[in-house]
Amino acid sequence: MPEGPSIVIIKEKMQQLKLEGKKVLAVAGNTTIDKEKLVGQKLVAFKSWGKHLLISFKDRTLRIHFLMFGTYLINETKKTPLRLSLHFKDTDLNFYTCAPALIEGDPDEHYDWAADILSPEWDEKAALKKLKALPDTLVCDVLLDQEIFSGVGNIIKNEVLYRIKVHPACTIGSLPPAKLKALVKEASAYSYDFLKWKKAGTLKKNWLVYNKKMCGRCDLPIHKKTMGKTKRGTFFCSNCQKQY
DNA sequence: AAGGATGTTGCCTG
DNA sequence: TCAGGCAACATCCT
Repeated sequence: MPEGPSIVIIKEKMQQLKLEGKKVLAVAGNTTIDKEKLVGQKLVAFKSWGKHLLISFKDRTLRIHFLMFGTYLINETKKTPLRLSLHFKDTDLNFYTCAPALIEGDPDEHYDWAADILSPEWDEKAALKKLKALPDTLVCDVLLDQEIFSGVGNIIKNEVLYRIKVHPACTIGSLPPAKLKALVKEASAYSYDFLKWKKAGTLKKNWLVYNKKMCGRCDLPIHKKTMGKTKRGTFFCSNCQKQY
């Protein structure tokens, strides 16, 4: 489920249900949030911010984070324990193994839309500015920082670094300005490709480095290492990706 | 077929 | 006191 583009796909699917203006008639599930607060509320809109699916109501917003294994079903159920369901007149939204949260008030006060790599408000300059404040941070860690690159996950991280030919262990401060710019640009550009390929069912086919054994550019082996503070699996070609 | 993974939180330990 | 380690969540892929 997890990276930003997958959440956009869920959002778009739910937007097609025409639930805007409809009231929540009942809720269920083992979530610890005060779900009763949603009963009687009129749905205003489905939104997303990075890996967060947002279902907004007049006075509050329901945030769903799918983590690694979260799933959802529309008008269907399955055996695993129901985390949260929203029952509308003709529609049930059922969420499993996810982390729901209630955000009181206006979501604009909680979310920096300029940080979302798939938002029309994504702001490259703002991202650059945030990056420059972290000269000692590894580029493989910074890409996973949701305050800077909201929606980027481990696949996007690896593919972006391969695309811009930067070794994952470089620090931000060591990168030439052109590479910093490319980093910011590709974080969003690759995410749109990810979205397009995921919709077409061709995502895996288009991976160049993630889970790959050989580099398609130079025919040398792709290395896999756990790297950075984030300790995530990192794939790279030590020949094609430069260490600055 | 066992083990790791597209993620994050929160508890435990030193 | 706080940072790091690590389990938990449940499913799918290799």
